[in-house]
Amino acid sequence: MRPTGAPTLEEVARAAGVSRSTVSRVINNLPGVSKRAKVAVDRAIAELRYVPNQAARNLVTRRTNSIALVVSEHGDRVFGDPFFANILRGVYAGMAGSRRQLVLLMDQARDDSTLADYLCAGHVDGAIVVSLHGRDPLPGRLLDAGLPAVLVGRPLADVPVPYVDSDNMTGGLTAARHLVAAGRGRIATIAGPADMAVGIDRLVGWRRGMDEAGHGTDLVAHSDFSIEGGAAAMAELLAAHPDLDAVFAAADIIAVGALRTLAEQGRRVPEDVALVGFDDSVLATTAVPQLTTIRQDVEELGRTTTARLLAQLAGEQNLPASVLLPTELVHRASS
Amino acid sequence: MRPTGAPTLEEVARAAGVSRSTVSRVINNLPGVSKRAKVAVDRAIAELRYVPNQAARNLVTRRTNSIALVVSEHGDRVFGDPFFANILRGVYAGMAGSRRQLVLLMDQARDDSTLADYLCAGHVDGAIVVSLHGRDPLPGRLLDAGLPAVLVGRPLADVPVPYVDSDNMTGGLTAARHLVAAGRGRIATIAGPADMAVGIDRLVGWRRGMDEAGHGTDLVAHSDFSIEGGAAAMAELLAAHPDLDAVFAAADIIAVGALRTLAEQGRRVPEDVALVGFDDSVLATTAVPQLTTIRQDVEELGRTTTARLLAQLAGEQNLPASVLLPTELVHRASS
DNA sequence: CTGAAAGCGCTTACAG
DNA sequence: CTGAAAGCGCTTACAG
Repeated sequence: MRPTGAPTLEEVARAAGVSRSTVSRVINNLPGVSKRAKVAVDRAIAELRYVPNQAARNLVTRRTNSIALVVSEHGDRVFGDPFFANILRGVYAGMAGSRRQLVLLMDQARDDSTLADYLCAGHVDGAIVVSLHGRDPLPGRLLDAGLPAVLVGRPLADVPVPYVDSDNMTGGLTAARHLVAAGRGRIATIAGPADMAVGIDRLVGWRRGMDEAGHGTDLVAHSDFSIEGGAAAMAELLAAHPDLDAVFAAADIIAVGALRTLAEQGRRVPEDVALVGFDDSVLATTAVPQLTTIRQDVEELGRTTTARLLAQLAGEQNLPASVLLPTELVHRASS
Repeated sequence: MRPTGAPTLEEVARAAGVSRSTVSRVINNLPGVSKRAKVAVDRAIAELRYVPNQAARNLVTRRTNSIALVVSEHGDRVFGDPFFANILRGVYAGMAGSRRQLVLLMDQARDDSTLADYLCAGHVDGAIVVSLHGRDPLPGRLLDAGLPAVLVGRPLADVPVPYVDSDNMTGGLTAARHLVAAGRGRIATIAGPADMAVGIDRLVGWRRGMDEAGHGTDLVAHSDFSIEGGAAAMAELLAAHPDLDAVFAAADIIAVGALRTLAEQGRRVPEDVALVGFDDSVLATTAVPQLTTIRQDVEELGRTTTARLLAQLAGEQNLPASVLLPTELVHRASS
């Protein structure tokens, strides 16, 4: 709803006593404009408070100067978990100075096909896709349409779309080794959703750690990324394996739920059961006891993904197909 | 970066054997199209996978079908606090079905003047502005430019821009009355930032509660919305008033910080010091002990604000200048 | 260094 | 019910 009567290029040109072409050159910082003309145009722009009409610009340049952040998530996890907020922070930091705007899209508002159509309809120059579940066809559609896209998190489907992820496998392995080194013998895990790479990769790392120590890998429960889910999974594990003495929870929020169940059932942490989370979110330090956890730098994840996309939009060559960011163990009171 | 070679209206018209006008009418669901023509056009659209070019549309209609969510915040509070996430959730819920897109803008990326220019340059049809500090000139600028805008949270400056807010004053009053009713005699408050209405209004409510009970109103410290800030403010209060026996913290996150300091100094909650937070965020139930708090429905805040803006954009008349949403006391273990 | 002109892909009176 | 035409506000060869 552009206020009618807003000044146009035409009016600036008239006020400056030059042609539209010259005004356009000044605005876009193109070479070949005399100092006199530039001064006159700058003055006219300031006087009229002229701002270029984006729609007209987009139409002719075929660029929108905006990128989409697609959160492929229907429910409330997006907002309940600090993960998303940190991604957003990183994306925003990564865009600083790029003069682009961020368009936020979530699945809940549109069905999958509409979402893909929308993205491919020239609304945005590129897309960052977060929190992909299962074998979502979206990346493939974007690829087909030639829309530059980078994923946050490894996709399950085998599509050649670049992604940036934390090294979840190594994170799970590190957690497992830590618990083994602490002398624990019956080590369980509460894995994340089985339909997301983040759930699978951390589980795989834990399994490898169990294997290399000669431990069994049967103490496994799954949970979504919620306190309630973690609490239920913990109850499930305790019922099936009352002798367990350690748990690797695939997220801090899951660990907080596990903590609740452990307390209810009179198990002391870490004396009876050692607990390791994942994320090093604010929950890790507000929990009692504070959580040993695998730190991932989620903000950096967002920043790196954005940088990767912007580099691609800038036409840089030889960009990496994917990037894995390191994770690290943070030792606190829960183990 | 619209893929070149994407089909245009022109091509659809040719394929369907009709004029561009007719195709446009079908796409926009305008009356006065024969069934035959409509069928032919629909088929052509499906075959060519045609999607209208937004830029061209925006240019001629002077509407963008997008609204801006402006987070007037430079630092990290936006992302550290669940508040913002819940606002976002509400805004998104409020936009469902409106076929508009959400453009996210934060101050950090642009200086104030650029931000206002941007908003007034016809990029968006309207704006939702969150987390305004002090006497930010932004609302006034938007008003001058005629850009429909609704604020989340009462602005400090006296500008006639509509806003939606929680009833913070009553919330503070309720907290104060609760502590008085609990028999506390030396009741302090850790107020929020003095440059935000949210900080001021909750403090005013607390003061009124103290006044009506005949208590003093001198036990006041200020804090930003962070754990560290809350911890420091609590330490400050204890140093100045070692005899205090109750605290109303203007946010759960502040209360969590206060809790930390109280524990460090050996004060038991609620036995020695009763504590009431504000928000009823996830922190209230993960804290130990769980926090008595004043609940505000932040998601509803976002939803109502969005609905208000959309109603305005739809041309509805007699809309309320502002809306206050109710708050309520949630009694838990900390008081 | 500068300007006249074409064109980006739509919508919208207008005439039929 | 339908189409020819003008126009939204820019950018970009092209010619000078």
